Amino acid sequence: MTKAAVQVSNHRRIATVETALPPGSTPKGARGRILNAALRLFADRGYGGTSVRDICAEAKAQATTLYAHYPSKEHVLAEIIQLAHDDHHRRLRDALMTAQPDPREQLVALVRAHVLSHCEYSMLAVVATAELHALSEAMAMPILSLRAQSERLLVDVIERGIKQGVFAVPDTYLALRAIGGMGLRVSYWFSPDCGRTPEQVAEVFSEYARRIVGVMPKG
Amino acid sequence: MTKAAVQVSNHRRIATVETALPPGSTPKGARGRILNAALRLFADRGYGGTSVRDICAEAKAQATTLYAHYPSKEHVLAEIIQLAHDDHHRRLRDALMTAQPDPREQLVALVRAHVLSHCEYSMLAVVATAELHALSEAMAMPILSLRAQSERLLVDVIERGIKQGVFAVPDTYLALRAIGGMGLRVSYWFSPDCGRTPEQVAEVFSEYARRIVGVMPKG
DNA sequence: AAAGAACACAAACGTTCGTTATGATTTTCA
DNA sequence: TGAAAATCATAACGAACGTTTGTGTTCTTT
Repeated sequence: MTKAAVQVSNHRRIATVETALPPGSTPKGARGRILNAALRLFADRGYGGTSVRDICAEAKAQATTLYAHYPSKEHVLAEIIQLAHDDHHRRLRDALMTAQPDPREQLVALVRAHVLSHCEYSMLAVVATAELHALSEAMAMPILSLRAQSERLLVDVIERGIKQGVFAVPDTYLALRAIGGMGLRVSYWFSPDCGRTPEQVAEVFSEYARRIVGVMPKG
Repeated sequence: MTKAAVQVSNHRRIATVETALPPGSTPKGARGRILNAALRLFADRGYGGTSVRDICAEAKAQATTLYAHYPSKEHVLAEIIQLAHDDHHRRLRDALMTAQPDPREQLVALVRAHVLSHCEYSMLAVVATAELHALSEAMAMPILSLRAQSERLLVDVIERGIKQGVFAVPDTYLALRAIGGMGLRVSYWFSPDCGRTPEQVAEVFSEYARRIVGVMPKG
């Protein structure tokens, strides 16, 4: 029998409340507290549903302190999303570079890194995907180009797998969307209480990704 | 070779701008115009980023006309999300009832209906999934229970497939999340200009779902 | 001890928010 | 035709919004 599914039925956008910014990426002092507070509130209520006063109250700072570190509320969101995409892209590249040159191994490495990132920093992932539209086009542009690079990594692996005859995919673009999409959604439902560790989710999802591209199950 | 991927690189939350409410579900008169306008704006800017005046301007109605039909802005969102879930759930049930009793056929039918719904009414789907958290817990409750029923439909099919030995899934809950998640994301990237018809996307994604649960490719 | 950065605190700016009130005008339908 | 419902038009309410200014206070580093 499979494991029981523990799913709390609340209407929160995100299941977990634990992790926030990656430790190395947190500025110290009030700026770091503001960044973390904004991340928590943006993840929970969305950018439009969070006021500057809310952020500073959560950060135990004065309402005007935010403007000592950021020119505007939008710049806070921009820094969070940029940071999220930087970290995500770095993990994908690291995974790809330490993997065996076999496309099957590279696919597993990419999906593992993708899923782990969305488990461990789910708030970051939710804000990065769900609140990007709140950014002006000028501020969203560099982030979109980085996102396109990340997608390119997966597309390249799929296309090489097809060329080598180890993958059988009816539509490369739709495989990208399917694999990417099921990983993106992880950040919404995953929590430490869901009965699975991030590693277990990554393991199972990378197996699902192998199946999507037509690689036969290992066992 | 696979088809070229046509992906416009803008920072809009949703790719399409065409379809709005299902024709049968649109009230007539100003109420219907307001509901459609709210749907469009909520999909594009989010609930918190849309004002009542924006909605009524888009609906070519007076700013106060909204309150002749709804007690509050939140009730407009609630009606949209309720309507979205009702329509989605009905399509899932219809698909399940007209499918062969084989779990493999039922899985394909469910995923097809799921994907088609998210292609044809992508605005509705985006608002229903991305803006539910803006609803108070009391108003979100009935919607959450309906959503749980919809998920139950897929879980039951997967479990029956496992019991009959036609599916091989390492984790039922994670299969639900993977299949459901890749379908949910369709509403964000699909557009009539993406080079694929909704039927083609549904066809390919139902094949991917078959593969996830361990059914061998048809060909 | 001096200097400069970081932060707290308070007051206020102009704007927009969701919402209500009142009254005239149009449309719908029996 | 007449009554009832829907819509328009205008004004306004208090509250909250993002943001600015200015003045103190605390901390870090030299």
